[in-house]
Amino acid sequence: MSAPLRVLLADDQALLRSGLAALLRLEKDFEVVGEAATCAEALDLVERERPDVLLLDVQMPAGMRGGGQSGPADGLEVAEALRGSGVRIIVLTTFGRAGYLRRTLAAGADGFMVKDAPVDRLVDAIRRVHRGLRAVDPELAAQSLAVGPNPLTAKETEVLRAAARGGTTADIAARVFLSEGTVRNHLSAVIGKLCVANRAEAVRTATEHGWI
Amino acid sequence: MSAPLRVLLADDQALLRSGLAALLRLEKDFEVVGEAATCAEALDLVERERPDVLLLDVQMPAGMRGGGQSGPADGLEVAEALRGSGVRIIVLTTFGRAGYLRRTLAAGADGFMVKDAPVDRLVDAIRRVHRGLRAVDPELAAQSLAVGPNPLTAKETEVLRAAARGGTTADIAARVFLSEGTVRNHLSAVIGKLCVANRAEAVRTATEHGWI
DNA sequence: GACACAGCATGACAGCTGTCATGGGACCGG
DNA sequence: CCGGTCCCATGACAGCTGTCATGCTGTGTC
Repeated sequence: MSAPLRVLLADDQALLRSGLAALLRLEKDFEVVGEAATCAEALDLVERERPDVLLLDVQMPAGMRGGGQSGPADGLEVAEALRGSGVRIIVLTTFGRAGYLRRTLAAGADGFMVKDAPVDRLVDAIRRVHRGLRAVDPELAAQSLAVGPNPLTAKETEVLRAAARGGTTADIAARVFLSEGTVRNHLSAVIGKLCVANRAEAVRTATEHGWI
Repeated sequence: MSAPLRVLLADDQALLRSGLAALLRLEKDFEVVGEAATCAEALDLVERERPDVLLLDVQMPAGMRGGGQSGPADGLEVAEALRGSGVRIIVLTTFGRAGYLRRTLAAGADGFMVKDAPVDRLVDAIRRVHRGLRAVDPELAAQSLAVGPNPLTAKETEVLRAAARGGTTADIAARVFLSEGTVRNHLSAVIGKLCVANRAEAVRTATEHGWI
């Protein structure tokens, strides 16, 4: 008999977390070694428990660690921080946003699943990832290829992200240390690339694609 | 020995749905009589199974029913459609938006829970609701009172909702059959009431409060 | 009826936003 | 080195947006 496959859950929705734990315990070779509700908690528990596989939600509050230093603010940053630690990571998300997939794989995760996938597929993914394979939701992979990569330049992305926080052009310019004219120009480029009518729609479209 | 408490689950996230089902089956007096992934499916299953309690997600795709007529498009509309049917309803939601609570109770639901509440509290809520009591997440209830009711008039809400779909003022005016000037005026009133700088922020704020 | 009041509709005006033309700097292949 | 290309920065201009003053309608009160 082989050693159990040790799984750690990290998701801020308590209901999903405990539900998933109950489901995974039904698999005889799985052992759920912990549940984390925040990014900081996830890192702590990984350190302490050294799980084989970490199931990680993208949208998750940062939480606080002992040191007081500012830790990761979402699941992708947690994955980034754990790169090279040997822990296999599957990123879970509510939204099948194509851009997330790209960023997730770039962050060093091994799997990517949406929350409306059936449980069997998640269980499969956990086993695959544990064997050193990758596990990507096929539907999402196709969508990701269809949408293509982020068409925005670094500066455009930065300005758009600042614009997403709201406020007038002057506010945005102050945040990114640019002149108002330059901010408007970058936003104009974004609006053109995204084929939308104004900055508000640009923010929405980019968010939907996971580009900001 | 009393009859089991028959529960129906409606949520588009398969993982949460089956996880929750597994958890509720652990309660000996509960029986999970079905799972629905869309609004239409939820109505069908309620008709067929006549559950005691329906757990209903707010964000849920409409789905298609036999008749072809356009059915409810979100959980709140499902609750509305089931008003007076005798089925007790608990609305579940990811976001603790105060406005949702108000609309939920107005739609005739008996309980309101956020998805990051612990399972015990949900189980409690199901039992309470089955006994004919109400079950509202206390934290959210407090927040709801603090935020207050929707300050927008009917027309303002309608225009803002049209504005949320994006596009220029002319587009919005065409959607709500008003002149551009009138649209701008309503939006100006909304912007004033919500203490924000422009229509984009107004849309965001109103959405966060569940007012549109 | 007279009145106050709230919501709705409209157009004029000032200011903010998106577009464009222009120019500077970094990088690459020839 | 040079031309080509890409990204970044800037200011002028036209058009869209938010504000305001004004008037209309329906409702409830006296």
